[in-house]
Amino acid sequence: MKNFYITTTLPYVNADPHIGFALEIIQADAIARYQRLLGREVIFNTGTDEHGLKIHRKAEEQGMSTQEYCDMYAARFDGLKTLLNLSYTHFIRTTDAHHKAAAQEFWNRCMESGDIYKKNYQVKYCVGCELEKTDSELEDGKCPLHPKNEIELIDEENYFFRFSAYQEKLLKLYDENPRFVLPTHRLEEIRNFVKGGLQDFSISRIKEKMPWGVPVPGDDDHVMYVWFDALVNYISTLGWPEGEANFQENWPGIQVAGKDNLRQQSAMWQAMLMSAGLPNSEQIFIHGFITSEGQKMSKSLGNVVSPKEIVEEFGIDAVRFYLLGALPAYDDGDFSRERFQEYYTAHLVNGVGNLTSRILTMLEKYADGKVPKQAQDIFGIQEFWVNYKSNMEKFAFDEVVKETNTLVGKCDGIISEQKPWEKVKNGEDISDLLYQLAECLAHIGGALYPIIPQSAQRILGAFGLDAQEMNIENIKSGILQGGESATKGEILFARLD
RNA sequence: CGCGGGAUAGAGCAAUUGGCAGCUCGCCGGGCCCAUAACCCGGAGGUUCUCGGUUCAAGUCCGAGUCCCGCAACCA
Repeated sequence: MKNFYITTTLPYVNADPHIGFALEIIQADAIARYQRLLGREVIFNTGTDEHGLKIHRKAEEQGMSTQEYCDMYAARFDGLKTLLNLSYTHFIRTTDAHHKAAAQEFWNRCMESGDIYKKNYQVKYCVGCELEKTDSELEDGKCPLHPKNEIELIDEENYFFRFSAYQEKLLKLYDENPRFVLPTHRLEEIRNFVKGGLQDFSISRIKEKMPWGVPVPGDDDHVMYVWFDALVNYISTLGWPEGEANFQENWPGIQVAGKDNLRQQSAMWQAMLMSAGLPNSEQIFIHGFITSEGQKMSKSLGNVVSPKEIVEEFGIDAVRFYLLGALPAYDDGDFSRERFQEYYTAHLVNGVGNLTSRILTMLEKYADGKVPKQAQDIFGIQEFWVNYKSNMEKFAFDEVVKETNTLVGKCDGIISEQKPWEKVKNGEDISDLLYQLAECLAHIGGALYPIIPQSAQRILGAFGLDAQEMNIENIKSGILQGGESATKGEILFARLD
């Protein structure tokens, strides 16, 4: 069986990790962990995109060599692994020697296909900024920072990629794979874009003006434009082109990206793959953006949410739980402190956390800290997993969390209804109920593992179970055998002040 | 008529093929004492953006309009 391969986009190292990227990589992590629970071997890739003019300039500003600058940022991004408790297996940097060689090989293949050619290209240049400008950076055809200066048009020769040749092929790809891009409205969006006609895009820059890039094979005067080299990371990280066997075992994979990346991932990169004679990606999942207190995040508004700060304040799992559960998986969502605290208290403290205490305490008090003998499931556990899996396959993390919360509520409801404490006083046997509750809690622990790994492991650990050894492929009631000792540990989720 | 998304309770969101407008949080009242002042039950709160149409029946379908948010290409 082919390995499961998932990758994030590579963040550009011109700023510290953004909460939006934290969302993306946590989503990918949840999927990766879920697939491991299914028993699959998982390749999970992330890394850093390190070429381009902006980075070169930024390094200059800070008085560092470009490589030093990149090293510093790459380390900072790799630090997310610990900060967010991520399980990625590959971390690629586009300045890695192997990646650069792969990008050059990719270029050669596209060249052989006849899809790369040289063309005159007019760069719009603002003398005030001494920078190239794109149309969307201009207001009324002028640089907003230097409106008095006319924009100069500078002719230069660039290499172009024959994107226009791939319109029909891309449309066919979308038609044949109705779930190629999720959510489906994003597929519609890209389909419309492609239908509207494609223009070839520039894939190189003059080295003299922009030295920080992968050299174009056979032309010392040019370096690759960052996009072209960065996209190749999805396969260079797998060892392409050398490790053909390894590559075949892993490619194609699932790519997680933000909505700003829809075109690059689901059209440009796909056309590039076709040109190089390689299989297309398996699926692209597009997530939305996070607003801050209802507004677009921006440095000037001072409302940028730092993943580091909120993790330090609330803990990893609280942050993961909010990002995956409280934000709509397919659309933009809002981060607000108030809502964050509300959500945390309602579902983690009062929900899962409190239920765990209730059940474990009852096992201690009424069953000598031992799971009673097996009894028939009363919580619809099998059906729960069916929904769980179907939601995970659709990246509907919010639904996954909602279903899990509902199961927690069911347990609370049954406890209130059955009043085990009363039955004990009356000398009735409650061991069946205690087993059912313990069993259900163990399933809740398994279900939450991809979402909040640490806390979920603590739930499972109370019964001596280990998430690493769990397999949910054919899971049904009965993962507790009866007789396990159940130990109530520390409180799972501390109440906020 | 550039493309796409959206407008439903105070907030955030749901409503298979048209079929009693629901969920979470918050608010009010009651219950319980296993639990992290947690949990359970009940209640208040809606002209589903507007106008018109189709239908026994419209949040859902059709037409017109208003308002919000992205994107509009080589910006990583």
